[in-house]
Amino acid sequence: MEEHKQEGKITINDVAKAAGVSKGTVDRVLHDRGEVSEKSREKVLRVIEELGFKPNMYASMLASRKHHIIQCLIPEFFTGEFWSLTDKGIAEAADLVSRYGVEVQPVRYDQYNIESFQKVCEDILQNPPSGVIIAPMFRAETLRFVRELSARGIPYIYVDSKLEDDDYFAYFGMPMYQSGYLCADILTMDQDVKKVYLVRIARDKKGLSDPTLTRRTGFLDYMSEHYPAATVQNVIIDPIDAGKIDETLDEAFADDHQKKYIVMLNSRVHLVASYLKRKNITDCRVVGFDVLEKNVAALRSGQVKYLIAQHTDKQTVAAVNALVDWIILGKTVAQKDNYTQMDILNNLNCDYYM
Amino acid sequence: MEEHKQEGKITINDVAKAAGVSKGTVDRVLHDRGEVSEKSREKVLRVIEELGFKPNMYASMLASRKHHIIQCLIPEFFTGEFWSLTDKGIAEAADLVSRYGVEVQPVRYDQYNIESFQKVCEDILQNPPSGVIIAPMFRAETLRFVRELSARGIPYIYVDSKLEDDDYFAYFGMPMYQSGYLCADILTMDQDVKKVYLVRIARDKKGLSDPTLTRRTGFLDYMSEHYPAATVQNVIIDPIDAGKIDETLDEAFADDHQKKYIVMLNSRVHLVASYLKRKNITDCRVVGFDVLEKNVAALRSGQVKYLIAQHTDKQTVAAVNALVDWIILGKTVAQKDNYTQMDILNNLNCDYYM
DNA sequence: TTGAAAGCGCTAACAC
DNA sequence: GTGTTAGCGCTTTCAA
Repeated sequence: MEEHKQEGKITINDVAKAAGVSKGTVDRVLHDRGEVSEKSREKVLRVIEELGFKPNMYASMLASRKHHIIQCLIPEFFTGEFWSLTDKGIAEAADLVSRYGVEVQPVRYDQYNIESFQKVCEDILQNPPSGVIIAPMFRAETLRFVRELSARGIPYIYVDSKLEDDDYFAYFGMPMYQSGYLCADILTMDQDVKKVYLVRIARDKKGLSDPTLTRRTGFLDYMSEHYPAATVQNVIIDPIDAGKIDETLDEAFADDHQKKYIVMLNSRVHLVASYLKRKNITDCRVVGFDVLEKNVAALRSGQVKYLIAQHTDKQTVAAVNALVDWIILGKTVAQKDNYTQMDILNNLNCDYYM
Repeated sequence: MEEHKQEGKITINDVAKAAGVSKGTVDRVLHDRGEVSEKSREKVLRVIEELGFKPNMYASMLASRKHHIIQCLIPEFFTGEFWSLTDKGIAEAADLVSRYGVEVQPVRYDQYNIESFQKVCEDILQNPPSGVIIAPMFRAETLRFVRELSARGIPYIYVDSKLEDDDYFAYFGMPMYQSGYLCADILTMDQDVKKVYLVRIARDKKGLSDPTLTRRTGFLDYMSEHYPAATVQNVIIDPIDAGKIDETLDEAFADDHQKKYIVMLNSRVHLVASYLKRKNITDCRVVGFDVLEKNVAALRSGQVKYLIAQHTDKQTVAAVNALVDWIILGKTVAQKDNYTQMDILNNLNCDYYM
């Protein structure tokens, strides 16, 4: 392995000399630390421009010997659930940016308990990190929290879904409406569809925002545009009780002896899959979301035909990188809203996504 | 934005003190530079282990002030062609790793001229970089070249396709056979397919490996497994001459008044698309590969139904990162063969891939 | 408001 | 073989 000496790089000394000041002064203008006369400031800035001076990040990091912490607020989860992918992304990002002396910490809260969320927010504000990544679940509380972050100049990034404030540094997530629209297209696939089962989860917790609402709108819009005659039947199941699920679905499908088109717009399509497996029902086309292990297993074994996936882990990595670029290098993100791709997975290509 | 002082990090000085040697010696064992007694060596190694010493990469890079060059050998191309995506990946990677003082250089050759390839290989060996990324087009020549790299201890990574040597540091590319298999599945999509048109490009250059051969095998295997009664008709077109293409395809489709299933296994499906557009033929299902701008345009305007894409740019970035991890941090790649995902694009999700 | 100077942790040349 | 030392380019006192 060959090495090459770095040739004639412009240093802070060159700038200082050319501007007729000391490097202390150059450093001050570099970091906007004030205590510099407007005259010196302008001169230094001009020289920097002229010489094309780029600070050496290694030297800078070495001398300042500070490190940064980025905290990621996500819901607690069990292994294999939706959020475990985000968690994987956090770990990956942590590893990637450790070389910059940046630490990435997951901070978990109970998504069904608002107090637990308030608690972690307080903790974070107590000892504030250099940046925050947040998957918003509680609207009002989150807004209150990010307002506080803004006030302190701490950049924050939304992932998964975003709220209607304007101060966020960036957003990384799926285009929700379009994902529902796409889902309907994949489900119907030019076929002669008369009826679609839209399986949903009972949600009675209030204060929770329903991230799939927009997606559902997209789905229904597609259906009414392309299959105005088809009926969409909502089926509400209770994720806790498998016996109950069987009952509910049995009932829903009771009089239907045609090929069934079934869709779930959250990550739990594996619930339907396991019902179909138990009942040995094969004449149907099932589409769902997200690459949970159970979902992919259902893809492999045929109960689910397609999954639409958003690769939460990559989103998280991208979010962390954006934050690091900003914190360390001062680079702003190319675009604020980063709608990530929607991957279409079936049993033939899913292996290569794992 | 808050900053945190780095607390009690173990430095090379601590190690030196604990081992009862000077930091010069520690540095020597750290870099296997010899000139150290076996006794000191062992002691230092043990102390490093015990204290959990991790060299500070910033200090190291600053002091050694060397920078690394990674060269990427890819074919020349016109804007919008397949290789331009790889080129984009190179630029992206270059930007990403510039913070480590690593430079990424594209090196282009004429893929239809073996001498031009030999020339750049020689040039590279003349002034060897720290690592090489190579998209192999000429089998024998490439093998000769990488053997030389191996001999000099320069790591190289294959992208796009790989050859049958064993010394490569890693491979990043699509699983070719599976991509053909998947393609057939997407093309037929449970429908009642009697006949498929496999459009191919005339290739008379010898010495060139045909990267789509394996893909074609996968495609044909799927067809004979799932549609044994269907016929696959090869249609060879000449990419240079649009008039000739029209003629050839007119002839091929002359007596066929059914819905047509058409596939191309390389990146040129836009050629078929523009024919269909010119002739205003709509009753067909067309599937192709790779997200060239022209292909995506055809997706949007409906001539092409699906594209299977491999995101060459991401592969390149991953390859460069793997090389940097090895060169700078000594981290080996997690797995040697990295089969990247096969994205399924249609007109509804393609925007989010651009 | 500014300059001088002492590091940051590591590398590499040089002297012993 | 080994220790010593002068940097690498930047940050951050501290004194002026």
